Order: sequence, then C-alpha cells, then structure tokens
Amino acid sequence: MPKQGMEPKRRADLIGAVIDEIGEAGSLDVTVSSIARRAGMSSGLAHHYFGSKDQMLIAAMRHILAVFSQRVAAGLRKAETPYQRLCAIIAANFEDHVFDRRKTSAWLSFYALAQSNPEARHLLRTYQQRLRSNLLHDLRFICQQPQEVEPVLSALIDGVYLRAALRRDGPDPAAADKVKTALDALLAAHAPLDGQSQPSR
Amino acid sequence: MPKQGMEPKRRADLIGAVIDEIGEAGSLDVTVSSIARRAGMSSGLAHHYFGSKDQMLIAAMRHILAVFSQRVAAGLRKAETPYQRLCAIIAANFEDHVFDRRKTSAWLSFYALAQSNPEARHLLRTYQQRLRSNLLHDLRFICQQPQEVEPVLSALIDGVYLRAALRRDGPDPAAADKVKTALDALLAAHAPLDGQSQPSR
DNA sequence: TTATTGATTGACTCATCAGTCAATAAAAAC
DNA sequence: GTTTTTATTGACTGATGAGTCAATCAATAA
Repeated sequence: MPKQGMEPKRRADLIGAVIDEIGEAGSLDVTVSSIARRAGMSSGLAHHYFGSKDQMLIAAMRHILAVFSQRVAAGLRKAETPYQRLCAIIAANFEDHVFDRRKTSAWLSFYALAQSNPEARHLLRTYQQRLRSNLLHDLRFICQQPQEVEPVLSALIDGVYLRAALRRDGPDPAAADKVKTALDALLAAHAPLDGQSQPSR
Repeated sequence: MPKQGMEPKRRADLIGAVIDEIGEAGSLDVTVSSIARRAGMSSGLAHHYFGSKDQMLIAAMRHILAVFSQRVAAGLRKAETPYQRLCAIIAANFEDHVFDRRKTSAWLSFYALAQSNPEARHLLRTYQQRLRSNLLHDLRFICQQPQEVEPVLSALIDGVYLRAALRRDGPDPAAADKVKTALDALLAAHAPLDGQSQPSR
C-alpha cells in the first residue's frame, strides 16, 4: 500500500471527513478517531499529517473559506455593473456549493470556535474583511454613504445565513432575495450618485 | 449549614456560574466541577439540582432569554407609536443588561448547541417566533409588506448581534443604529399606509 | 427526644479521547 | 541487493470529566 505522495490526498480526505463529521454531529464534539475512520485511515495517521485535532479543525475552516472565495470570484467574473457585482457577492453566500448542510453546520460551530481559538478568530476576521472590501468597492459606485451601508449589508448576510443554517433544511432559495430586498431599499434611501447605475437588472 | 429552602438560590447561583464560565472559556467546554466551584458548592450538589450538565446549559439559556423578554416588555411599555415600539424592540437587543460579554459569549455557544440539542433548538425557535410576532405586530401599522420586511429585520438583528458579539469588545453603541438605518430604508421603500405614522421621532 | 427530610460532600467508577511511539511494510534510491 | 525513506498501524498512556452514591449534618416535625 504505502505509495509515495499520499500526503495531499490524505489531507484532503481528512478535511472532507472533518466537515462531514461536524456536520453530522452538529458540534465540534467529534473524535479524531471517527474522523480518521471516515477518511479511511487510522487515528495515528491523522495526527501524523495534522499534528493535532485543532489543526484539523482550522484546516477545514480554511478550506470552506477557500471554496467560498473561489465562488465569489467566479460570480464576480460574470458580473458587469457594480450592482450586478453586489448581487453576485450576495448570491455566492447562498449558492449550493457553499450552502450545503454539512458546511453550514460546520460553519456555525466555527463561530463558536472563534471565541476560544485565536487562529479560528483570525480566519473569521479575514473572511469579514474580504467581504467588507468587496462590498465597499462596488457600493462606492452607486451609493453616497457606502461606509454606512456596508456594515448593514455584511451583518444582514451573516444573519440570513445564520438563520437559514439553523433551520437546517437545506438551501433556502429565498435567502439571497431577502438580502437584495434590503440592498435595494438601502440604495434608494442613500441616494445614488446618478441615475444610470440604478438596479440595472 | 443545611438550611431549608436553599434550592432556588442554589439554582440561581449555578445559572449565573454557567454563564460566567462559558463566557470566560468562550465555549461549552466547561466542567460541572468548575461551575459548581464558582457557585460555591460541590459538583455533587450541582448534579443534585440539575440532574445533568445539559440541563444546566438549557437552564442558563432559558434564563438569558427570560431576561431579554423582560427587557423587551419594559421597552415596549414606554413606547407609544408603532415606530417607537419597533425601535424599542431593536434597542432591547443591544441594551447593556442583555449585551454584556458573558452573555453574548454564552449566546454564541448556544447557537452551536442548538444544532445538536433539541431542547436548545426549541428555545431558539421560541425566541425567533417571539421576535417575529413582535415585529410583525407593529410593522402592520406602518408598512405595506410586513411579511417581506420582517424576515429581513429579524435576520439583521441577529447578524448585527453576532458580529458585535464576535468582536468581543463590549456593547457597541452603534449596533442598534445599524438596524434602524435599515429599518428606515425598508419603511421608505415599502410604502407606508399613510403619512402620519412616519418616523414620528 | 426521636424520626424525618433536605442539604451537602467528595471519593469513586467508568468511559472517553488526544496524542505518542515502536514496529512494520512497501516503495524508491543507490 | 541493500539502504533509506515514507506511509501506516494500533496498542498504549495519561488525563479528564460526567454522573453516582453512601455517608454526614442540621433543621424541622412528631
């Protein structure tokens, strides 16, 4: 069995297993053994590659974040106007790739983890900053007080995500629309710079 | 020492200690012994009164919720117009009584707990339903699509709370304002029934 | 006084689990 | 063919912690 170059595959398998286990258990109370078993290896090997359980959790969090970033980037590439770009960012949060039960469940647990684990907290902050700068970039074009609108939009995205994740019945098709409802209202209230960039469909 | 009628005080002390411990640890990984020690009694006694650790956690959650409800009710009593009532509901979420570090920290952990513990999930749902019906009651007076606006407002409150709680530096005075910003924008966009009930200050 | 009840302790049991380690096996390098 | 490197196992250790329980103690009721 022992072939060379196993490391990347094993790491990937373990990360997948971490997400599955957390998603299924609905908490971080999962054992290294169960994770390893699910990934088809011994607990010793899991430790061999990740060093500690915490490192596995962090790696899983980082992975979810990476997939998410990738989806945002893909969405942005297709968008043309600032308004479309904003919609793309919003949509990315609730896309099926991102919003599957295992991942949302894990994500909620990571919120809790961020309170006690500095590395997890740092990752969360990174996510938040990226979201903020993405939103601000486009808001500047179509809104007079981007600084006021951005925090509202960010919080709303997280709130809608949180609630949908807690409901636990898969992707909510209306989720992104709720955010857009608010976005439109906020844009209307915070006078756009001119008429052209309005909800250009 | 053994006096009669200790139960209510001991239960209250334990609940306080649970919140303190979770707040300090930033996670549900707190031991019954440490909770009991903080509350000034033995671990055996803690079990005597609550039966299990989970029951202590649930009791603490219920307590936080009860305090919150009470603060909402107090706020509502002082409000007169529907708009003022909405503001009171929003403000209650970020009041100092409610938004102290120990409690927000515990609350985040409860979000995670709700994923695996049915009783915790039920409590959360109760909170959400109460919030919804409170908001809807007043939105009906000053908004044409209360059904559309309510979920946005609810999610926004949770999102702002979540983010402020994660930041971990005490009450954020601007938190409630963020929600009100959105509320005003939403009200403006979803045409109020008439002119009178507008942001009547 | 005596019996009963509720409060209280802390030692004990039992289980769980993270992390270690020595041993093995296969591939690759020489 | 021998050596080195890497993958891999699973038994083991040490620690921790939830929940139990028998025993004690004091107040109250009889």
